[in-house]
Amino acid sequence: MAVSEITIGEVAGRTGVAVSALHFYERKGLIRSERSAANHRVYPRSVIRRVTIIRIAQKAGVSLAEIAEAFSHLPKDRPISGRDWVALSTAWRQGLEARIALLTSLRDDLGDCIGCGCLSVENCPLVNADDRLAALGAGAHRLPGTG
Amino acid sequence: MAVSEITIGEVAGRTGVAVSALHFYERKGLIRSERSAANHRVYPRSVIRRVTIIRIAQKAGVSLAEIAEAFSHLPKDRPISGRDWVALSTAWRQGLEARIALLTSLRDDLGDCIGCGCLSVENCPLVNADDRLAALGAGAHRLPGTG
DNA sequence: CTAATGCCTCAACTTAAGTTGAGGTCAAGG
DNA sequence: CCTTGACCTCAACTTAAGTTGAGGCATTAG
Repeated sequence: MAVSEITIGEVAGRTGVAVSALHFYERKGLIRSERSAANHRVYPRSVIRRVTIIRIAQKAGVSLAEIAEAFSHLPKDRPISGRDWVALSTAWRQGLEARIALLTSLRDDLGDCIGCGCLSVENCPLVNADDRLAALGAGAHRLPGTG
Repeated sequence: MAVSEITIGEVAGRTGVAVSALHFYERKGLIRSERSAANHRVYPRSVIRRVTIIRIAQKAGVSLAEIAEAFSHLPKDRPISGRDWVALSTAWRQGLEARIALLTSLRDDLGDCIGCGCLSVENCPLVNADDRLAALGAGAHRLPGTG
C-alpha cells in the first residue's frame, strides 16, 4: 500500500465511524475504495475529509440520500476541495436555518399556549402549526406506487 | 353511545390522525378506549385533546415512548387538565430549547468553518462539536472557544 | 336481498441508518 | 504449526412510527 493510502480500520479510527458504517456508506455510494491484493479496502487519505463532511451534514439533519445527491454533483475521483465544501455547507446551512426556524416558532407557540391551554383546533396556533411544520413530519410513509 | 362519546373515525377526522395511528397509539398505551356492543372503540371527547397533545409533543421532538412516560405520571381516567398541560409543555419546551441550541451552535460553527475549510479533527469546532455538546447536557450553552 | 360503509384483528411491510453474526481469507507472531 | 487480528461477504436483525392488506362482523341504503 502506498504511503498515502490507508486501511478501513484507520479511517474508522480517525473519523470515529464504525467499519460497518463505512461499508454501508460505500454501498450507498458516499465513499469509494480500491482493493489491495488481499481484497482489503484501500482509501486515499482524503476519504477522511469526505467522511467528516458526511457526519457534519448528518448532524445538520441531511439524510444520506441527500448527501449522496450533493456529492454526485462534485467531480468524483478527486478530493473534496475547499471550494466544494463552501458550496456544500452553504446549501446545508440553509436547510439547517429552516429547521431552526421551524423549531423556534414551535417553541414560541408553545410558550404562548402554555398559559392558555386551549389547544383549540380552530384557534390555537400550536395545533395549526402543521402547515409550517409540515417539513418535519416524521414517520413511516409508503412511497406512492411502491406497494 | 352516549352523547359525549365519539367513534374512532370522528377522532381521526377531528385530529387529522389516521385510524391506524390511533390503533397504534392505543397499543402503545397513549390512549385508551371503551367498546360498544359491536366491539367498536368508543372514546370520551377528551381523547381529542390527548391526541392533539401527542402530535404537538412529536413536533417538538418527543418520542412516543417519552410521551407515554409523561402521561403515565398523570392520573389516568380523567381528561388532561390545563394544569397537566402546563407541566407537560414546560418539560417538553426545555427539550425543544436544547434541540434548538444544538442546531444553532452547529449552524454557527458551520458559518465559521465555511471559509476556513479545515475540517481538522484536532482543531475544527465543527468536527468536534459532538463531544462538547454531549457533555453540556440540556439547555442553552455557548461553546467554549468557538468564537 | 345485496352492496357499501365503518369498524374489528392480526400479521407483514415500509424507511433510515446502521449493527450483528456466520463463515471465510490472509499475514504476522509465538 | 497454530492462533490471533484485521479484513472480507452476505444475510438478517434493530428501532421508530406507523401503513397496508387479508379476512371478517354489523349497520344502513337502495
